[in-house]
Amino acid sequence: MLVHMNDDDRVWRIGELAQISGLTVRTLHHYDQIGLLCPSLRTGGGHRLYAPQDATRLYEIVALRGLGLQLEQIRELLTTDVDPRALLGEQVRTLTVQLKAGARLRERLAALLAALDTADQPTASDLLGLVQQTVAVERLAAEYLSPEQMERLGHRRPEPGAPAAAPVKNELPRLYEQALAEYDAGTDPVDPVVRAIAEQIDEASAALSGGDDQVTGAVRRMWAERGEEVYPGTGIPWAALVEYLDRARHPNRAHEPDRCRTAPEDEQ
Amino acid sequence: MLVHMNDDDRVWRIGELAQISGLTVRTLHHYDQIGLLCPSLRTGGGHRLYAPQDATRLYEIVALRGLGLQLEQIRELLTTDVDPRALLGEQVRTLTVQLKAGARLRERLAALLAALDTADQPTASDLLGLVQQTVAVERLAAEYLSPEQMERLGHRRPEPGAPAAAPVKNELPRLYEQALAEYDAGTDPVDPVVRAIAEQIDEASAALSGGDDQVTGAVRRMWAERGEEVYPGTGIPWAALVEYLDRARHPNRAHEPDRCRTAPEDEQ
DNA sequence: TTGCTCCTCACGTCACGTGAGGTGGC
DNA sequence: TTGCTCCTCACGTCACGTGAGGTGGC
Repeated sequence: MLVHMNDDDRVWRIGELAQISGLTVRTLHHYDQIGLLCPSLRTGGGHRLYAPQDATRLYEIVALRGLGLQLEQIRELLTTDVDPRALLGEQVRTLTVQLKAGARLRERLAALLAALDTADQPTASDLLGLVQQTVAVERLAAEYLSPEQMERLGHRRPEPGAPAAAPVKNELPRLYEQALAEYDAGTDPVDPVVRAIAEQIDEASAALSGGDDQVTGAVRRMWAERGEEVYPGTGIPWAALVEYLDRARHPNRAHEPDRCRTAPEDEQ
Repeated sequence: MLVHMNDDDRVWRIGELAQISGLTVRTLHHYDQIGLLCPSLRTGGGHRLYAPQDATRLYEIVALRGLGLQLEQIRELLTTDVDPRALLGEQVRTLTVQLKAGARLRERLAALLAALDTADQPTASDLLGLVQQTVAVERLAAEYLSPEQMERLGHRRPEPGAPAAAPVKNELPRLYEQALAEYDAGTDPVDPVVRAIAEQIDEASAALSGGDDQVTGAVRRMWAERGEEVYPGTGIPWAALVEYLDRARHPNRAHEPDRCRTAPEDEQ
């Protein structure tokens, strides 16, 4: 007996449905197992048969999965009548938080990579030293700068001409080492060599601080007063070094160590 | 007998170390279990005792974990002498891919949310319809536009004045519905009402296409020729509707349906 | 009858969270 | 001695991947 078969009678075996949907058989097994998509039919031998409405539901599931929803959320959306706006809104919020964290992390990684490039054959302990330094500097900077200033330091726009992806390579450690060498050698601060170093330090600082004098000043005080915390045990005479560089910049000025701050007050 | 205890002899019980490191006891158990951080000592009763070098290693682990490294990668970095640049470089690449995908997803979600807001009490099937429409339009647009044009459509900069976070609300479906109503009612295309609709459609299209005439033209052809694929079964006479709107824009021009394309050729 | 597809367990993933049931240390 | 801390299993998470061992269907 020949029966008319229209499209509504069409069924698919699990392998066929997997093929046309681009999923794996295991995935369809899984959806059956958790009750998300149970085929309407089975053969006598227990083989799954998917009817058209099953295929439709599968495509809905795939579409919603493409929005980053969890299978449990998809099930709810397809069975109860929750407001999809609530779900998507929550999804956007979660995603936004993740994206921000990811972007920050990528910046840190890029900065570390650039700093590692100054070493010839960087090791894990070079990396660890840099991470520790970064953490120490950030903690200290948070004491000396307002949250807004921190924000500006972190989200500095690249110069129009500069390649956007390449992070600013931090030259400051190398420059401070050069300055220390001159200081130890007893070179006069008005010596052109020292003045050149001071100038380069100012340029690098300005690049980092976005040219904000408030920030530059606060950062200088930070190094003078608490540089030891960032490089503990190195015995670098930070206060003297900063003053030495100040003398290189302004040969005629009196140089009292200034102790007043424009940054937020200490809290203990 | 009093023994001199210097810092090198200091040991911590697991709870103490957890407290000062901000981790949980379970986490330290886990690190011990997988051999990432095994305490140097145990009491007679089997309680873990962490020596200073253990604490140091823990802080290294925490620092590296903060870079998004997996525990297995951290172990390698701390035990073998792999180049940290390779690891961080790979990390940056992975992260970049994820961030791109995440940003695209967030845009899609935001666009869907905005479109859902046009409905009063949107349901899951409203959402599914929109998703299906979006997919259909994107597939079709990929046929009519070059990859560069697609890119520009996707990464359009917001207007200087507009709020950056809010996605452009797509007005086009509503406008086309109005146009269809006038068309069905037999309104003359030179009627000011129809001309106003056509103008608004042009403005909305320009906003979407970034004012690129090539893109606007390709998109118009797309709707005229294949609009049916995006709204299957609605019976909207797309070709006639697009021509009707063209007559509203240019009352004096002859209007042959044009079939030439500037977009990439079809492939079958 | 021979392949090929399908079936049902069941373990593994990653970094822990969360008990359960029992013992050590001040 | 009483709490508190610590111990060792062991299951659960999320969405499947990857076999193992066996049977159905053209």
